[in-house]
Order: sequence, then C-alpha cells, then structure tokens
Amino acid sequence: MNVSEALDILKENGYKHTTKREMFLELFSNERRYLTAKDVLEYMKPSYPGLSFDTIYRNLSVFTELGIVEETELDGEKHFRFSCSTKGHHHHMICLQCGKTNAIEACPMKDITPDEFMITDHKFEIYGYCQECQ
Amino acid sequence: MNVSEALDILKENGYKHTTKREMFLELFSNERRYLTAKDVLEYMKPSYPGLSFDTIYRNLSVFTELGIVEETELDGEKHFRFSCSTKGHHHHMICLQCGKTNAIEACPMKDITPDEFMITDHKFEIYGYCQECQ
DNA sequence: ATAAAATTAGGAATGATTCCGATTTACTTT
DNA sequence: AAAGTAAATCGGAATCATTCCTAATTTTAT
Repeated sequence: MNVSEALDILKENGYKHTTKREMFLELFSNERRYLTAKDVLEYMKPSYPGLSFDTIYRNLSVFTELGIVEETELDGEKHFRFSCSTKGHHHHMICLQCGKTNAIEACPMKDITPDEFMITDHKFEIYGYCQECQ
Repeated sequence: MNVSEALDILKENGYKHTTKREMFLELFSNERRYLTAKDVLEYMKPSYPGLSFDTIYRNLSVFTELGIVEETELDGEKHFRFSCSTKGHHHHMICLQCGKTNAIEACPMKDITPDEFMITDHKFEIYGYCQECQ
C-alpha cells in the first residue's frame, strides 16, 4: 500500500480528499509499523494544533474498513499500520516496544480441519522485541 | 483445571481461602468458556449483592498469574476462562457469541524460523460461531 | 482469643474511545 | 467564479472497562 493507492481507494468509495487525510497517509507510509491514535496525534499536532481524537479515530476507522490500514490490539490499546500487502494474506511478528513488524508468510489455518464451528476470522501474531529494542 | 486444584494452587502461593474465591472458581468450573467481568458479577450478585468490580478484577488477575484461568481480549474487552489444560500448550477456537471454545492442539510456532526478533509470546485464535449460536 | 495479613466495599480516578451539536471544508452545479 | 449540499472537522462531553484508594472487615496462623 502507498499514499496514492490509498487516495484512489478513498475516492472510489466516495470519500473526500482532505489535507489531513493526506497527512495521515503520509505518516503511515513513512512509519511502516503499528501506531496508536496518540502517536498519530503527536505527529500531526505541529501542523494541526486543534486536531481532535474524533477526527483521528473516524479516519482510522474508515481506513480500516477500506483495507488501507490494518488494526490490532496490543495491551488494551488499538494499533494501526499501513496495510503491507498486495501480497495477500499474511501475519506479523510485532515489536512490543516500537510497533515494528516482520511479515510471516505461513498461515496456520492451512492445518485446521473444520469442525462444527462456523469460522469467520482468525489471528496469529508473534510478540517480542526487534533488534533495536532488545 | 478444577476447583480443588485451583484452591490448592492458591494455598501454595499464600493466598487465603474465601467463600467468594470458591464461588468464582465454581462459576468457571461450571461454565467452561470465556466470560467477562460483568458475566461474573451477574452470576455472583444474588449471593453477594455488594460485590465490587475491584474484587472481581483483583481475583481474576491473581487467577491469571497463577495459571488458574486464561485471559484473552475480544472486541476490546477482557475475557477469562478456566485453564483447560493439564495438557500443556494449546490454542482455541472461540465463539464470538457465547465464549465457548474448542481446543486446537497444533501450535503454529513450530514452523517459525528464528530471526532477529526476541520472541516473548504469541497468540493464535480462531473466531466464529459454535453450532448453537450460528 | 489475638495479632498480623489479606481481602473487601464503595466510590472515585483513569484512559482509551465514541458521541454530539455547531462550524468549516470539499466537491458539484449553475 | 459563486452558491448549494453533503461530508468532514472541532471541541468538549459522555461512555465504558479497568484500576486505584482508604477504611472497615474477614481470615489465617499463633
């Protein structure tokens, strides 16, 4: 995913182009790791001192719905990162300190034999510390 | 895990035996699925009308530390269930409606080749709906 | 029975997230 | 380019799960 792809997706789905949206996307494009709403606020604050959490969460929610960002929950807090795939389905190793990720290509669902559950989703994440944060 | 095992573990670790703790454990023993703090409160309320969330969370936290219950986060809310293993490491298929689980014996970590991350933990959960809740 | 330690009630505090009414902005049509 | 309208934003209040705090009570061990 990159900024102009993301802007196209927004346009296709009837969302307007705003300078704030572009700056959100640039942040995610530069920082290819999991960020919190607060991280986003701090990055934007110099340019938009009055930016509200409402705007951040509303946009992150739109981005997530459209597949522009991926969302996960770490330690009770939502984290978001630029969707890192045209490569399709994948999982992540995540640094609990800085949010950096490494992709894991293998998906454990391939070994699952169906039972009476109707499966809608799954999560496979590996947590730890990246080289810099150890 | 069963109630008397759990009580033994508590005693071994210097925690006192209280009637509330026993009732917590009985609930988890009867309902072998993921419950929220609110679920616990509602179950206990008839017997202990003044029971506070503080007591619930404090005990659930002790139980989790001692391995008596397992914890996970579903839709931004903590859920707890009686630890279902003397069988050691395992994962779960979880019903998003009622919290019922099916155990998954296979662990995807066996296929992970180490990289520069220092791995501390991992999560593999499959979400869906059990037969009754479909 | 007593003392020390642990637990509890009850409510207040926290912190992330969401909601809401009023205002501003981006896009469309004239 | 100006007007109209629908969406986006602001600012702050509300919500919700969870945690913290203190005085009072209960339990265990002596």
